[in-house]
Amino acid sequence: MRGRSDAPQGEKPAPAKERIHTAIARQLGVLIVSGAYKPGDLLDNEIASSEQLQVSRSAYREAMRILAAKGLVESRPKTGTRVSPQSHWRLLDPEVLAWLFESQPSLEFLKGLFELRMIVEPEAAALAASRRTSDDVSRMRRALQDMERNTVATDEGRAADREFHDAVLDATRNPVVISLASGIGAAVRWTTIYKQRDRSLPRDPMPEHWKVFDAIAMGSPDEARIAMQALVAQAQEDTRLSL
Amino acid sequence: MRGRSDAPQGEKPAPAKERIHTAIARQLGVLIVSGAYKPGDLLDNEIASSEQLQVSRSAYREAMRILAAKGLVESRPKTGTRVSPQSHWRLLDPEVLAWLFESQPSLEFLKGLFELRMIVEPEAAALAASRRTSDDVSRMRRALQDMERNTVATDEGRAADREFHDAVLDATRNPVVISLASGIGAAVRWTTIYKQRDRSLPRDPMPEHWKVFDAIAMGSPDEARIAMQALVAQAQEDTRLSL
DNA sequence: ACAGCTTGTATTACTCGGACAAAATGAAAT
DNA sequence: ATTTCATTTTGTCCGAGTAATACAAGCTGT
Repeated sequence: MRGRSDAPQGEKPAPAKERIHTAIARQLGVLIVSGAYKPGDLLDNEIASSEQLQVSRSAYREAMRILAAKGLVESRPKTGTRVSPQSHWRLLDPEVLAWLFESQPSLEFLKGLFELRMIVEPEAAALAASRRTSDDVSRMRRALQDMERNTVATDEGRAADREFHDAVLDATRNPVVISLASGIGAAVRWTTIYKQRDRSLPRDPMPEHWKVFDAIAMGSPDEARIAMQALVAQAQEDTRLSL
Repeated sequence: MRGRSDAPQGEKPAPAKERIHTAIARQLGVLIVSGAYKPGDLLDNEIASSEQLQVSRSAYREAMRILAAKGLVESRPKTGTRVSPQSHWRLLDPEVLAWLFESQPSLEFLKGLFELRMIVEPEAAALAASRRTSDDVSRMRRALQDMERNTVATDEGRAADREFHDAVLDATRNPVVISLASGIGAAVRWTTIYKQRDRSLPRDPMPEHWKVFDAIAMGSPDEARIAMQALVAQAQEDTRLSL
């Protein structure tokens, strides 16, 4: 190790062009989670695959390490690289989630995703209500105001939406719950876009959001839980309608 | 792609020796999650690091891809590779979890882990109670019988314990919840070992397990939820006492 | 003199190609 | 049935060159 940053806290300055290993991982990742490659399927060997994809073996191997780290494939000498059973996939990993949404995800999966949000987020809101600091409250208020000003029809509005959900999870002060934020955030992002697709923007999501905010700000776990249940239920319903 | 396996369903034949990239990822992963390397810290460049670790640059780079895939580090040209903020870590990834438990995890983290189990598993049990098939029930019964026969003092008993929890999550028929099984299973494994460490094995966990089983077998979601709450609470309490 | 833009330079990860080693399967020989 | 051996595949290593980017220096217009 060489250095230690002194709390840079700055913004991420650059979008950064996609690297080859990332691109290969994404391409194959999409093929796997979309079902084009099925669990148990054997991939071509490294030489053949890297030639087909027009990349070096090193880049292809790094892509394999990424997919393996996310539980999508498993490699062994002589046997080759096989697609792992779905139960091994890290479905809440933000990148896996992004790959899933890159090709219409199955209804079964969408249902499952909302079912988990319905389990986790209300309890998270309840925890947040009992542990939030005034900083948390300010952050949530700011997020909702941004969301209100821009509406969820804009990128800024959707970012504010995610920021609100992140702030709630952060306020739980539970590192494990917080680590789910990136996954849940991705889910929020994609399903919001879905809802937006068919023009008839459904209901105004702001009232439900403010109810959650009020309950958390007031420090009422039970009310926060109920309000968040209503919020997720509405999102679920709107997403269901747009399909 | 080349072939498609015909449902091999066989056991995993080999333990497989740890590869170098895996070993490096684990070593650095442990250093990161244990706090030896802190978020924002800059790692040495690839050349220096791979030389210090006595491995090739390729192997080191593949290790970096693994760590990056799990959200532990982020690499960019010119800037180098830095440890990511904790909120980016995939804390429920089974490997990350294993790395955490390789060096005494913080109390804060253990609390968070049980808090999440307390949120997810009772609801999962409730879902399982309303969706389980007779096959699920048989599987759970077999697991509990194995657990009873071997006790949690043995590896076989602990494996049966995990098998039971897996069976419950599988019975939810929710792919996202099921994908949490490997993480929760790892948590069950490690905390069970923890409890075992101090000789005085605390309470007999079987009665609570059978209550969960009965409720699920009977198809009573509410009872299953409550029984699972009690089960996790007991595990939490026993773990707390042994620390 | 100064703010803003452009250019240059050095550092770093990224990509490539080729070679050999090690693991594991399945067949052959005992 | 057991052991031996050959083959396939991933694993590991090395060395070279490319591309992205932070930072400093220079330029430009006011």
